Amino acid sequence: MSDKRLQLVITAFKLFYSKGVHAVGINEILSESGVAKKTLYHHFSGKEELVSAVLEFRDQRFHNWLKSRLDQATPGPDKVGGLFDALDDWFNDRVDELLPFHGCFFINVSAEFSEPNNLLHQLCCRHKERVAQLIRTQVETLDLEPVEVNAFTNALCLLKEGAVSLAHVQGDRLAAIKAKATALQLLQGNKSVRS
Amino acid sequence: MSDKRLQLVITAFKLFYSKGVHAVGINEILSESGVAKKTLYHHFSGKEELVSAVLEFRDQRFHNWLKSRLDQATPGPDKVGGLFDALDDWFNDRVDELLPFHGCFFINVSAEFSEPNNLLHQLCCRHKERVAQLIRTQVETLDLEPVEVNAFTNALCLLKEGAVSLAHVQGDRLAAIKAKATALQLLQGNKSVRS
DNA sequence: ACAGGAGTAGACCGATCTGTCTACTATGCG
DNA sequence: CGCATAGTAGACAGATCGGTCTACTCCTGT
Repeated sequence: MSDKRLQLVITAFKLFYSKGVHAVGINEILSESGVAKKTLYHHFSGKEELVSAVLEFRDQRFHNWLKSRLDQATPGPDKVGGLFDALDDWFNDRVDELLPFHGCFFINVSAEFSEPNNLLHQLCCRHKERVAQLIRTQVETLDLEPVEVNAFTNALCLLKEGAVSLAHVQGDRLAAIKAKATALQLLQGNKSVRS
Repeated sequence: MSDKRLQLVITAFKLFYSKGVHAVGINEILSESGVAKKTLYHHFSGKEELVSAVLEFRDQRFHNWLKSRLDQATPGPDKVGGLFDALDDWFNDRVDELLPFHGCFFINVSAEFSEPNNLLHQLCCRHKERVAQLIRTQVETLDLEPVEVNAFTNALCLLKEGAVSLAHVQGDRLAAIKAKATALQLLQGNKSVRS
């Protein structure tokens, strides 16, 4: 990846994430990044392709961050707690590499490009699927019954997305903690059923 | 409320909801609604005030719909099931008055006006609080212990928002059903602890 | 009768948008 | 050397944006 290209993507993400895609013009990205307009259109065919590159950039950054956080947790229920502890750090701006919290970038972009067959919307969908897969692999270390693996993964994804929404729309800085409590309660219930 | 004013609000909502606020211009709303520009600026000081009125409109419509659906359910666990059955109908376009599903309008607007001190963002926040209060009153009919009322209300709100996100971003038409199963499982766990 | 409020149609304004283009520079490679 | 590549600065084009304004019509209440 070219130096200028990366610079554009990073600057564009920062602006898109805090103001929204439609609210940020090409010229603002250019002046903020100090890159010439011709260079932008050399690397990208247009704004949509830039947004697409920004989505891929954030997808990688976020995925890598979450994966490393989950890898740190010891296998077992701590994986579940670790997921929501990570979210808690994110919501409360304790993760520099994710930038100050403004909700989930992919939910935000989906809101602006709402049609399901829109390319950008589909990229957002794929990100969510990748993260869900990451969570699924954690749940699989929990020695639940196969049917419960599916159900509990679904529950964790629901609670995670719910927490993101609460934290962003309502500014509920405790959203991740609440979700954690609920998730652990569910896990407890799952175990007691089995024993 | 004047006839033309209502017409503007309804048309604006339809367009904002399916395309996003920034993506829809004043002129599109005017030509779609067949109202003159001067009339719009007679009723509203500007676009922001129109958006604000649209938010209030949707808040009332949504709140009334959900309340009537919850009132229909028989008191007890059926209230919880009824909540997610209502969401399921919404997600799958079986509720005409809510228009075809494009996620939660308030989450979408929050994404476009991301700063917490933005007026429109705050209106979205208030809507969520109103709905949360509605859910809380249902939970209070469940004869749980006081501490559990809070926790279970939080859990239901998290699952509800999570289901909305899954349904919109990932197009998961079963999101409400999954959330319902999780909620009932939680409720079951709560009861078994108490008995 | 008539004043004023609500409405229409649409020209117009300045700003801003995405995207193109010209002219020029620096660098690295065969 | 010669030439393509990546870059800068910025004028420019055409469209669209939110918002103002003029000129006119219709209706209603005093």
